[in-house]
Amino acid sequence: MSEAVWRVLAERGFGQLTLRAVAAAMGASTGMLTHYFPAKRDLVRYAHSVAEERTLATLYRDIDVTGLAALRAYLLDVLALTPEAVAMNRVWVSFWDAAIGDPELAATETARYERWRAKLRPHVVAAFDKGEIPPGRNVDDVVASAAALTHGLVVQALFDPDRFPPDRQIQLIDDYLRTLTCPSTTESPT
Amino acid sequence: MSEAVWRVLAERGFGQLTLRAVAAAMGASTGMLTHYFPAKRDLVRYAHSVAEERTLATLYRDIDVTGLAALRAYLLDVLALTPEAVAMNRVWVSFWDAAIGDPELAATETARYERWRAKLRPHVVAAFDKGEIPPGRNVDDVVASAAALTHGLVVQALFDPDRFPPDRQIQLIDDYLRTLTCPSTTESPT
DNA sequence: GATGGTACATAACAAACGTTTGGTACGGAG
DNA sequence: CTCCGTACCAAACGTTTGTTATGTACCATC
Repeated sequence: MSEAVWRVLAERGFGQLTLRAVAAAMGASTGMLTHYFPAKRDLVRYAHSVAEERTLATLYRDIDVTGLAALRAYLLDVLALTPEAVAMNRVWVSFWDAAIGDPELAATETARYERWRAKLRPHVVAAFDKGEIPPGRNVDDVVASAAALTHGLVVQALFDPDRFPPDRQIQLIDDYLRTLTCPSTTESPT
Repeated sequence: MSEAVWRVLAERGFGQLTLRAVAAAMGASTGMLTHYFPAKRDLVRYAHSVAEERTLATLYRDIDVTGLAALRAYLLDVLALTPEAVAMNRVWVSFWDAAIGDPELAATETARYERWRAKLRPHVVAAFDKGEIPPGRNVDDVVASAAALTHGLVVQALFDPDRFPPDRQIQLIDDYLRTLTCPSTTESPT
């Protein structure tokens, strides 16, 4: 079931997630689907949970580093570095569109972002504690900008994989993390 | 015509852009639309050009600053700072979804990204020349990461406007620009 | 004034969608 | 054995979609 939903999701995205497509993907009838999902909305919700589960499965692995290195590891997990990660990101971008028009889905996406930032946050805190990031910046701002840079990179990589191959995506993340390590200067040089 | 298309686009997004919706928005019939747009694809293309035109209208204003300040001004133009900018960004996010499933639209989005980065690039170059950004970093990488941070911020602001009010979005951009001004340090402090 | 192309409206079309209905198979409870 | 709820299938329904067909004003040209 979840496998069929994911296949449709990966191939056609949230906007094209249709009862018949899912039914066909699992060799069943639309009647069976309505048996489990009284309304389309329920199928969409389930599809969202499937996507989230898959995301967490690849994301919530344990990591033996701390601070900036841990932040780096988690950001890299989100990037479009493998075909599977590309499919994953395509699904989530398509979900953005669906969520924009549906307040309920929008709320779940808001919550998903909060969870993601909450997951990144302790490692940013650790980076501050270890002195990897010099004091002076707000923790939540660093978290938000790290998330922003990563997702912005994902979108660009999705539309221009040639210009944003895996190694460049990683390098751009590393460049960003390196800038975090230098002291915040309010005044400009000279 | 372009006004009606834009209204539908802003209200329902690219995925819900329908012949009848556009026809209703301009008080005409679907027959008239097919007269000008033989196929749906043509209407979508036109809608894309309408969106791009609107984007450029707000973006291609002249600026009396150079270097980092100019980069800042252009990035701020993209952010979801006003209701109009929010609508604009919602349209583009919905276009991402449409483009992911359509190679032709994907190509136009790739090109649009290239144009955006090309527009930002000279100001990054100027920032290097003025010494606002210390040497050592690749110009195109700075451009790409600036674009990434901005769009990543846009998406987060779209789904969490309370947590990302205009002043915080601006502040996050300013924080990022400030980190550009400090020398790239390969080694970590102690 | 006849002719023909442009600019629409009206209406119908097939396809795809979510949903509903009627029915079948089956397995445990009484 | 009977009964009944669960688990499905096949088919149809009404709606919405893009598309097409037919008809009609209008305006310019000859």
